[in-house]
Amino acid sequence: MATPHPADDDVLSHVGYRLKRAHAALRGAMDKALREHGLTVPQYACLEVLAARPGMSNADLARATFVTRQSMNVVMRGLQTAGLIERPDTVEAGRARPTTLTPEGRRVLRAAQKAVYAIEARMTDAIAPRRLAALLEDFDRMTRALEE
Amino acid sequence: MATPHPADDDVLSHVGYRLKRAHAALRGAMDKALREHGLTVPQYACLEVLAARPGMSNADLARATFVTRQSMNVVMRGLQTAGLIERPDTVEAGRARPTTLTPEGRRVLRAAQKAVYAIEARMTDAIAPRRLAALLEDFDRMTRALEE
DNA sequence: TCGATTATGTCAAAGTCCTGACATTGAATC
DNA sequence: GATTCAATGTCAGGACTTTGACATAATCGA
Repeated sequence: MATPHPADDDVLSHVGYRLKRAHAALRGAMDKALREHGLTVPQYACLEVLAARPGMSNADLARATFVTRQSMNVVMRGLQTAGLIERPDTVEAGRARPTTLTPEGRRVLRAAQKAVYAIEARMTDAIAPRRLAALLEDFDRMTRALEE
Repeated sequence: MATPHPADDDVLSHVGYRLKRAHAALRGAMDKALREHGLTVPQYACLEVLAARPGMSNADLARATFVTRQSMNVVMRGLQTAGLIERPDTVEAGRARPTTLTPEGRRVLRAAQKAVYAIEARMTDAIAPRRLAALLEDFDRMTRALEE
């Protein structure tokens, strides 16, 4: 794209635009890296969260990965068919079925993490170390400001 | 989601996760606000870019809004049907058809901008003014690090 | 205790977006 | 000038995501 006269009041310089652009770049890099491991970004996110918090339900995972329950349902069916996660067909109480990683799921996740963490390192290496904490905090501030 | 024991080495504290979360919050807020104006986020982005840089082609707009040409094609057909943009059926040279906003398109955009800019103000108000510039720069640094 | 509210899992339909492919056009190279 | 090369617009197919809806189950309050 041609950017002849970037002005400060231009949309292209707004926070939202920059945020969107950074996210698009991250998403693109992750898409490409994860494809080699046979995973989509939502699938990877699901495995990652599940490794940190075993036993989460479908609705829990949906909230944690910022998609709807319906979307997560599709994601989980794919992961279950691939044998990377498992959840009981029935549960003693309630409807929520706790999900856990299979050994194969842990194996695939470990391999994918190498690729993804390398991408994240490229991001953090671009930021001055003493600014990183402030950056993370700003992310949270923005998120909170938008949620309330 | 329950976050019982947030640890520093947890995925949920990684830059990528925070970035994704902030983007999801922004996207959600914009979705909700733009629905009242009959626009989707990609449609709004298209109008916004077009207002700043009239005469852009479909491929130009796709790059500027981080979607594929195919997706932008669909977006533009919707906007054209709604009478918000226009582009010549034929062009003197080349294939690229320069697109411009219609008066109605400008009207809708102005109304939508009020809502969107209010959202963006909520974000920027949450950031210490002297840190805002550094934040924007960090966004760009991350984007560049991921692109190369 | 019982009704209302809330939360969960799932189905269906629609919309959105992407990958892959192709024809057309302009530019670059020889 | 002819031939590659890159870029554009578009079609087709599939994958992903969402909105809307419904039945089930836990929780809360009167």
